Order: sequence, then C-alpha cells, then structure tokens
Amino acid sequence: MSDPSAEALQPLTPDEEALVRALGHVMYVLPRTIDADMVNDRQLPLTEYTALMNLSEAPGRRMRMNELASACHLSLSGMTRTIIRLETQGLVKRERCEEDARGWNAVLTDAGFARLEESWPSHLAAVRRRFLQHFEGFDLAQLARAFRGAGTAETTD
Amino acid sequence: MSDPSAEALQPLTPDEEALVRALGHVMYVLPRTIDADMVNDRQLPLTEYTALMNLSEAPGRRMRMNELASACHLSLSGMTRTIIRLETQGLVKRERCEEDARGWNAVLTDAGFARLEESWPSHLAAVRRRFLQHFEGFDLAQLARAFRGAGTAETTD
DNA sequence: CATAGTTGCTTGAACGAGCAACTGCCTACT
DNA sequence: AGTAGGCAGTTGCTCGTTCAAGCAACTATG
Repeated sequence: MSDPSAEALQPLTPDEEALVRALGHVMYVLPRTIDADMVNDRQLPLTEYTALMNLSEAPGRRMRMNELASACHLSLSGMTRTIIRLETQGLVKRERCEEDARGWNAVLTDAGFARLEESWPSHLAAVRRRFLQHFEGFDLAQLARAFRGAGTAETTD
Repeated sequence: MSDPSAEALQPLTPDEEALVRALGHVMYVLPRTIDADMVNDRQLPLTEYTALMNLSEAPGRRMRMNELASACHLSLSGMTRTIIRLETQGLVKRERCEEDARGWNAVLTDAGFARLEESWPSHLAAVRRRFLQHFEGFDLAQLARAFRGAGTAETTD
C-alpha cells in the first residue's frame, strides 16, 4: 500500500468507475435495508439473527465466542455484547468450555431456536428481494467466488 | 415485507446460499479493509475521502448537505458530523445557502483539494487491489447495474 | 512444582454511524 | 396575514469498532 506501483495507478475506465460507484449500494445501503426490513417485520436485528443462525448450524448448537465472532464478521468485543443482549432475552446461554476453562460456549436455547424459526422467512424474503433478485442471469458460483475474494489482496505481495 | 408471499419463501439453492454467505465479505470486510488501507497510507478515512471527492466534482466545489449525504451513502446526521470533522481540519468550510436560508453548502477549500490530490492514488490502489481485481472477467457494466439495484425492491409493490 | 509468558474472554473509553426527536425556516392555503 | 404542514439540518441515544487493560486459566521452562 505504501508503494502503489505504476500499474496500480492506472485511472479507472468508465466501466470500472461505474462499478466502484455502484459498490456503495452493496456496502452501505444493502445491509441497512435488510436490517430495517427484519426489524420492521419480526423485531430481530440482522446481527442477532446472524448469531442465532450460526449457532443453530453448529454441532450441539454451541460455539466458542471467537469462532462465532468471525462467522458473524463481528469483533470479539462486539460479539460479547451481542451475546449479552441475546442472553437477557433468553435466546442464548453461556457455558464454560469443557476442554479449556478459559473459554466460553454460546449455546442456543430452545427459545432461541424458536425465535430463529419465526424469523427466517423474514430474512429469506429480505435477501431475495433486496439482493438475489438483482443478480438473476449471473453465474452465481463465479460471483460467490469473487465476493469471497473481495476485501483481501490474495496476490503476490 | 409483512406479507412474504409463497414465492419469496422458496429456500435458497446451494449457489444462492453460497452467494449470500459470500456477501458478508463485501458488506463487512471490504469497507473496513479499504478504510484501513487508506488510513494506514495517507491518514484520510474513506468517509472523509468520499466527501471531499464528491465536493471536488460539484460545480463551484460546493454541495448542499442533503445532496452530499446521499452521494456519500451517509445519513444526513452522519454527514453533519463528517463535515464538522473536515471543517476543523480546514479541508471544508460551510456557507449559508443563498436561495434557502435553511440550507448550508459544504465548500471544498484549497487545502481540502490538495489533501484530496494527495490521497487519491492511495484510494485508487486500494480499490483495485481489494475490489476490482477480483472481478476480472465479469461484464462490469452489467455488474454495476446489479449493484446499483441492490438494497432496493424495484419491483411491483 | 514454581514461575513466566500466552491466550480467551470481558470491560471501559473514545469514536464513527444510524435513527428519532427537535428547531427553525419556507410554502401554501384559507 | 396567519397558521399548518413540510423540509433542512442538528442533537441525543444506541450499537458497533478499535484499543488497552485486566483476569483467569493454560503451557512451557527452570
């Protein structure tokens, strides 16, 4: 980064420029829109939904805080605070980790699972309407690969 | 949203699912990465860069707060605070709007313009490395159209 | 076995966003 | 003219981030 080579400095072509401008929609408006849809619909914010969803898919419906934080693209401290909110709602409980007593597991409760089942149609509908619908006709697998790469450098440096 | 029709509720295909999971990278890690690159490189956060850039392209290098906020995909209140930060750095100044005394114009100063010129290579490099590079081989214009649509519903409702 | 260093998580502070409530100016209608 | 309502912008509170500090438990070394 501190040595932006000549090659990297080529100005954007019009198509690239248009894409970069459009990127703002995906980075900024899309997450807010999905979150707002879910809050309006079922009162479960996207962050909390994502946490519950990841837990529901984990073996034993439990995960270490670290793991869960990175699965949710959240910082560890953000995860701690999210789990506290979910715990006070009874949707999650915390248990000391068996094999490493420093660690904690967040465990999905039955109430949490029920809440998730109640919310997923809302999430699914939001994702379809706000996101997938706009990518009909694309090679989704190729697109997924590109999305997964975004935010990384991945090349020789 | 409150009436998720049967059609919207079809579960995701594996490709769709993969794409939705990958979306997290674009929504959460990409903006942080670009911002971090720019902060490390030239000490100008992405939000402030975007504001200066939009101002520099506007006639008279000035814009109403409203306009600027939506160009930057920022809420109006977020814009207010961003402009305050930029103002204390002397990169922008505020002037009452001639034709409507409710309004304010944010005006790019010469110092602001200089700061922008100093920063754009860093921004360009970050955007190429972290984003565009991963979309080689795509139809960029088509992609831009899809990105622009994301976050909206755009259909009959 | 003791002690030093490391790791997992929590907590606090400072900061950047968002939304919602508020202020102040404009406009339009009676 | 006067008043009702709407739009522009700012401010208060919540949530998330980073960074730093702290504690408890693990590991490795003497």
